[in-house]
Amino acid sequence: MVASIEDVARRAGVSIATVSRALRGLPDVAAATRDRVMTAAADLNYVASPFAARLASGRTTTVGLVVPFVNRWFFAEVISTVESALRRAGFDLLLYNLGDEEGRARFFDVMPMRKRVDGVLIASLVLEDTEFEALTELSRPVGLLGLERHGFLSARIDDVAAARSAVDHLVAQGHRRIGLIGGDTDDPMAFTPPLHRRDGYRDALRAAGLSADPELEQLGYFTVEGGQEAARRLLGLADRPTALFAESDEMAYGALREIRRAGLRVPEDVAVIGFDDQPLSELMDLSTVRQPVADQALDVTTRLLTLIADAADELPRDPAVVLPTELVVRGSSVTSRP
Amino acid sequence: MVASIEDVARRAGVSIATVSRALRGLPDVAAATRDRVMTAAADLNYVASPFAARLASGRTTTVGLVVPFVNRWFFAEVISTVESALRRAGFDLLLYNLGDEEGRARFFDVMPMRKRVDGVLIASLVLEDTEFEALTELSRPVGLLGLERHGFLSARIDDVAAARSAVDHLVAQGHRRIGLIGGDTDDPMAFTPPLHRRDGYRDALRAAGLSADPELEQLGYFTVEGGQEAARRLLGLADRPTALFAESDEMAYGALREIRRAGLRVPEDVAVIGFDDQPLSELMDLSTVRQPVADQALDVTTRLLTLIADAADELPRDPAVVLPTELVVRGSSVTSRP
DNA sequence: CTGTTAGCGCTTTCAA
DNA sequence: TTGAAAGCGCTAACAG
Repeated sequence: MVASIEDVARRAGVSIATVSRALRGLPDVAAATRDRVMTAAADLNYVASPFAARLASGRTTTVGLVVPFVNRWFFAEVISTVESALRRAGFDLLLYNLGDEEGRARFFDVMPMRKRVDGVLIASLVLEDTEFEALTELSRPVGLLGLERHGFLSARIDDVAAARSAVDHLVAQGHRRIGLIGGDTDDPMAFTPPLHRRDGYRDALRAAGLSADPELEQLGYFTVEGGQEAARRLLGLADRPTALFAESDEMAYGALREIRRAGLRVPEDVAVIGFDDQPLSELMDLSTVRQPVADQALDVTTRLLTLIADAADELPRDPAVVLPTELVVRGSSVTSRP
Repeated sequence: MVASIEDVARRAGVSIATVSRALRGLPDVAAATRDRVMTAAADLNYVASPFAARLASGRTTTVGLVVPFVNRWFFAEVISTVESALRRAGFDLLLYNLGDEEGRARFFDVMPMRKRVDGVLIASLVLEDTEFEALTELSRPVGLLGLERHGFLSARIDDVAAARSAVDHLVAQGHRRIGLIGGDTDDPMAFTPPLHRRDGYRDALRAAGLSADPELEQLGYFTVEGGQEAARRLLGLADRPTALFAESDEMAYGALREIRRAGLRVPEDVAVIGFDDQPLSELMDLSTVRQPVADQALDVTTRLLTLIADAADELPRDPAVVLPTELVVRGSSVTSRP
């Protein structure tokens, strides 16, 4: 019923080897022959069986994308970008969502990507050494998104510097007591931002001659609700902070909500700055640090595909790319905009 | 380097056929033999090549999931749920994101799923007849999510009734002038909700003896920003509505924002109700209609897998499942809660 | 219960 | 520039 390469060969009056060559655009096929093959294939509505091709060639034309969540803005953006880049290159996307701690353990234990991908993309996961090893054992190029490691392709932002720029900005507005709403750095599902953004926060305080205060660092778990609860705790402190830095816009939304609920004004009573610059943030007039998510995803995907295409077993000279972030100052952190 | 079925056979002292049977859990394998095979496979860290298996068996153990967007709550939830259900069943997920009109056209033209999936899941797309045909030509079971069509497996909610329940609720609160913030029913990337939810809105008005007013129906494009702009237009009407029904929570968020911006109170001056019950909505104290997204996704995925497993070429007797929705009344639509 | 063998539908030498 | 033929690593009869 569905045409196979033999049907095409018969119809075009050539061998199956020639059909294969012609359809894949290989050189050394006479133009006239190629035309006949193309026509025959079109007539029969033929597409090659990917599995037969993969078995014969050893190439899978498939990339595995591993994410810890799909339901967060950053990761949804990554999935969307990677999917379209792969599709454009004729690659399939195999999506692996870790979900929870158990799912993560199972994933690295079973390694369901074995024998089915030409390359792997890992989005913003803090990986342990054993997990890096498991990845390495795949003997396939691996691209890291949002983190960096020697010996791997990667695209990321400088989370430390970006966070620091946010807090520097608050300091420049005269704030001396600045709260942090962050992620759990001990979370087994840990992804990379919480560690680095907290470091950037602490760096900025130190540089401003401000002492760190554990009370000022509250967990918001990267959710709106968590951000709101963290803000509630911060606003309840005896010596209330006058500014809050949230490690994600979503947590900042929760903070904005809580501040309003408490009858306080933004930014007069409490200034707020987030991280990401999701589309919603402009609407919320939220100051934030913009990170180029699609750019990072596209960058590492493109380089991974190049590596795969070249069948290179060596990394390029500059495997680690760091993309710039941008401080976006809006009404939540300054009264009169510059 | 990586073990093949022959290596396992040799190590276990059996034929490759026996290895194949033992590892797949087929009957008629002696327990002792099975054990030896399992041990040998484990020792060699063997996994079968999926491509060889697929080529030989004709089964792909892969399901294609087609979504119009990944970056919206509903679809992210769907992807996440489907992915884990498939993984659990040992299936791979091939994700297809249509993205835009061009991507959609290309998709149905090229049909990149051909020869690579055992079944297809379509999420909330309004499909044209030609597109249904293209799907049918795959000769694979198709599950619809969020819509229904004769001859297809489906899981959905009753969007008309659900929307109507929301508007009925507003009517019951005494509202007589109720605005609609909806999606574009003429959008070529149309997904199903806009049509049905608008119908439910109109039904409710009619049932209440209220006349439809085109001015009261504004497009919010299913985004927060679009919702805000639609609300701005509605609040600017000479005869301002006292209540708004948004076809999604996200548009409702935009409306809430605009109402506040206009210095009006919710719900005293303008009541608001959304649709979906995203997690954020509870935090926003937004009344809404809860729809069970994960349940719908799980339901249709499970039934699709059954259909695939049974190699059934007939649909079950009740292919179309409709899941219940629930009116969730919060502070945005009533002053004192019941 | 187990082994033998013929494919599955391609890609890739190797010859011509 | 083209064709013949040998696999790729499995599954699925079929025999025993």
